[in-house]
Amino acid sequence: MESVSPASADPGTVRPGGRTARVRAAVLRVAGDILAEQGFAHLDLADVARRAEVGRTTVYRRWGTVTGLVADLLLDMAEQSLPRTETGSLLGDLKANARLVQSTLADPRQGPLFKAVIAAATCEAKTAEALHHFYDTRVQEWAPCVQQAVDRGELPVGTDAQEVVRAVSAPLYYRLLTTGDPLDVAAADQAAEAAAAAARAGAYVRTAQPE
Amino acid sequence: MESVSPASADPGTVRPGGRTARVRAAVLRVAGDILAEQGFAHLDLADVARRAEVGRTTVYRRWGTVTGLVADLLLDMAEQSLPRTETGSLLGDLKANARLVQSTLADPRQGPLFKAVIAAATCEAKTAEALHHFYDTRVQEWAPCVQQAVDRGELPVGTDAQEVVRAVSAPLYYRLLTTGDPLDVAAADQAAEAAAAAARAGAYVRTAQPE
DNA sequence: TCCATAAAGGGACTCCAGTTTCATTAAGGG
DNA sequence: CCCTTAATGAAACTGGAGTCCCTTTATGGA
Repeated sequence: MESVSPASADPGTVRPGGRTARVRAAVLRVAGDILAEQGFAHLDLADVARRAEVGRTTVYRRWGTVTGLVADLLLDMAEQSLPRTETGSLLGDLKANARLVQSTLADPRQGPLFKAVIAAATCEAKTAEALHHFYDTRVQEWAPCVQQAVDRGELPVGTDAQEVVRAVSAPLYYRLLTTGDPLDVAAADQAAEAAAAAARAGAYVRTAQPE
Repeated sequence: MESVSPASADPGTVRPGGRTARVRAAVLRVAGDILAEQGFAHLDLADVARRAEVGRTTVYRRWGTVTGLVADLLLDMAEQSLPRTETGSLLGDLKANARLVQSTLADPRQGPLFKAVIAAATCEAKTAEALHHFYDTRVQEWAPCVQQAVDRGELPVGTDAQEVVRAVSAPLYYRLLTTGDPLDVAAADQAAEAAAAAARAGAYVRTAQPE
């Protein structure tokens, strides 16, 4: 029996202040830099430790694997989610959302970073869970816009608000990942208009579930 | 001066028959297996060579890097693209397309494989180009369905046929990558209906370009 | 059928990511 | 302010990915 403490939790959780927090911040910043500059395939923990000026041992102990590090980075990103804006109309709100997504994905640092975290999430369940949480947060932030449109009578009763919000982002991410075309404001507006039109036509009305 | 031959092309191009073809087939099959089973992060050339029962040297010489191997795999996948079906109506055609995409992405082997090649494409320009070519091929195969709908008067003149086809796939890929939700037939039908509704509303009419 | 050589393959070598062990530092409760 | 110990960090070690050099195989034209 080595200790009385009951299977002490992950390192960094008992004394999270001071140095521990500084190490985490430095490591996550460097990890984001490497992902944005060189992509997921070029991220390795030894390199992160070097560039962050932190002990290799620390990085391996606290994050263990590349995908584990990205999962923690995603938790950090989810905490910095911006509040939505409101314009008073469905199309205005959806366009505001679309332009926010578009400007993020078109940004020289953020765009490659998002590509990289999506790539990492395809490689491990825990990282995928962190990515899902990140997008759940974003979708739930914007869903009330759509619900308000339903309440105003702009959209059919029973419209799935979250699905409409996802419908705005989907074509922008699809373009980011599968084509080389630039993501411009026109693409954002088109995505918002298409989602609004489809929602008005009732395409996102929840289908009745058998109990 | 070592040889008269002018900077002989990539290995495998002068004698592509027989053994060379068998090696390529074995390597690509194993690469697909590993990507589907373990994801992009676990693909390494030495392991591929072992499982394909092929010399390590050969794999490194012909493909060089993991992303290079995936790029070749994508070329191979693009050659096996299926012809579209035609049902006579826009919604029928789009649903047929959506269900084909959905069943592919929901397949226990194909789904993870597509995730993995998308991940690989985020890591290198050449691989990204191969992925873009793959999706260009698919989109061009299905675009005529939409053009026929324009010709029949179902959709506004000037509708961007390729953009409509992409609008069908986009929500399915977005769900595959950013949520844990299952990709069922209902999701496919919803994607097709939403794209059709948005197209009817004129959301995909090409905007006039200043000359 | 035979031959020139394109392409595959075997084996030794290097280098570095990832692990382990133990010493050092500083967080945070008293 | 001090002391316990959580957490970091330095150094030695290991295994295997990736490279190099040279031999063997078999393609495809003559």
